[in-house]
Amino acid sequence: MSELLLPERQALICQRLKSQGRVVSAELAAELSVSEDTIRRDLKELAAAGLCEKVYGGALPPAFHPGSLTERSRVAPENKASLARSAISRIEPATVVFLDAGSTNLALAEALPQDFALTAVTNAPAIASILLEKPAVETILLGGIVDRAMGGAISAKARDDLAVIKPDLCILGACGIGTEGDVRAFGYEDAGFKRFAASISKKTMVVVTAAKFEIVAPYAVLPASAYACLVTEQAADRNRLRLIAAEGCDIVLTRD
Amino acid sequence: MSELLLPERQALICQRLKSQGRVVSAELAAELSVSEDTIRRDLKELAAAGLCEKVYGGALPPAFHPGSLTERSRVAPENKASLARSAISRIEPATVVFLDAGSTNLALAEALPQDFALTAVTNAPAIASILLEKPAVETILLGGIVDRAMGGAISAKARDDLAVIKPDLCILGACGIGTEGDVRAFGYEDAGFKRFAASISKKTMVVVTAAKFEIVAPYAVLPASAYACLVTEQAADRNRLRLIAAEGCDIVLTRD
DNA sequence: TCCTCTAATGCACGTTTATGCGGCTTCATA
DNA sequence: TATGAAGCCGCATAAACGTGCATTAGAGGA
Repeated sequence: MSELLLPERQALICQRLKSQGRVVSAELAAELSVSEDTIRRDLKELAAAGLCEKVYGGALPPAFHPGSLTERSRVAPENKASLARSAISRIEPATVVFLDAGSTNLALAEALPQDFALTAVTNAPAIASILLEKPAVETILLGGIVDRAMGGAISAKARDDLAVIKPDLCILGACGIGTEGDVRAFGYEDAGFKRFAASISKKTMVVVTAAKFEIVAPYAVLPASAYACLVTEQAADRNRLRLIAAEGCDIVLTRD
Repeated sequence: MSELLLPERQALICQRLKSQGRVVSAELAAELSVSEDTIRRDLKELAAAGLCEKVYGGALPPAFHPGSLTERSRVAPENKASLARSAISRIEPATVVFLDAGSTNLALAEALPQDFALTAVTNAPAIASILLEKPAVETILLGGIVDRAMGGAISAKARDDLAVIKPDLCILGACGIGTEGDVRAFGYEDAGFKRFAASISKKTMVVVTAAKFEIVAPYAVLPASAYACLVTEQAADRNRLRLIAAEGCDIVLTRD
């Protein structure tokens, strides 16, 4: 490899940080045939610019702090990440997917591999801004007044925007799961929006933590018969799952 | 190889920049059998014209370090925060404000006091998701395909969404400021969108760091006469500021 | 034709920058 | 707490940079 100009080298380091999630000074030094001091200097500069975070032996991508839904997403992040991985395994690449506002879908967006090709439609700014970091994802935003509690646009405007699209898959978060496996929501408007999104999509997938089975939410969104796939955790109530499966719904449980 | 005339040589350098993504002074000098000084002079001229970016040892194509919006928001954050505070002091509370996609506007959103009442219209998901944390702000999102480089929606859809609103104030970020104080952008579409936003707003404010005065961006957005207020730093070029002030533009400098 | 003027180039100079190395300190881990 | 690895600081050096000046080539006018 020919010698790299300084900014090229630093760009390469940034790129590797993004793709591999970490860099080791010694490896980079050997690979780029420069001294470790030089790499350390690079990392120092990048860190000063906020583009990485130095650690002993190398560097990591900068800490994530966009704020917003992230408060809710701090609740059981481990569970949600593993849930997200399971859900992603059921997504056909290169399809059009609607991502509802919600912390599980936020985790899903975060967990998307860098090379996962997708057209993502969302009404949640926090989800959109994470999707922008995924090079293979085309992001379409639904406009309108943004509901603060929901973290997404659920107005008539958003519905109109969505009406011209027919997603292959609608991924819904649920505020709670009813006794008959029905998806329920806390907000009336929100419930209506979710129902509409599901109705125009070819297929609907519901992703929820086990805890959602214990929560009673007032507004009905969808009966168990109306969604094709439920992704949840091992800890979820088995009786309820049987009930849902009996409606012809595909149940996916996280491995761990 | 026959001797090349100056414009031919510079054209060749540009071409090589495009095809190879980089040039090294020493290599070019040897190849074209001219001295390195000559090559350096060429690169200096090209850089002044915004056709390349000089680095130690050679040059790279322009706009080499755009990065995503969240990445850009990490460079010089304290400057941007102080800039944001100055800009906020010029915003009338309880008005309708359009916030363009850009890292300075992201900082502005972050710096908004919790009790600052505002209706904010934005095309950038990252900005919207920060605004959701501000209880006194009503957020309206513009939809459409989101441009990854820009970090915001700039499609015809976003323009249509914006067309039904008449903001009291349009706050623009600039990719660069031209020699006559004109706002310039890196993207053609983006420039058009910014121009449209300014044209339908009652008043336009431009917020830029001092560094933007040194950057040459290809597409014109607005001449100095078309915006009412420029917020920038003490370090900005005074001659240029005088020129802009002469157009009847209000200049606001950061305190620190 | 000859002269002058200007722009382009190359060269010599001092200055700045990037890099590597040695010595010493700090850190992680067993 | 002991130990090897990583980090930091200062220095040395070579390469790249910028500037001023001399040389050259070509254009245009007398």
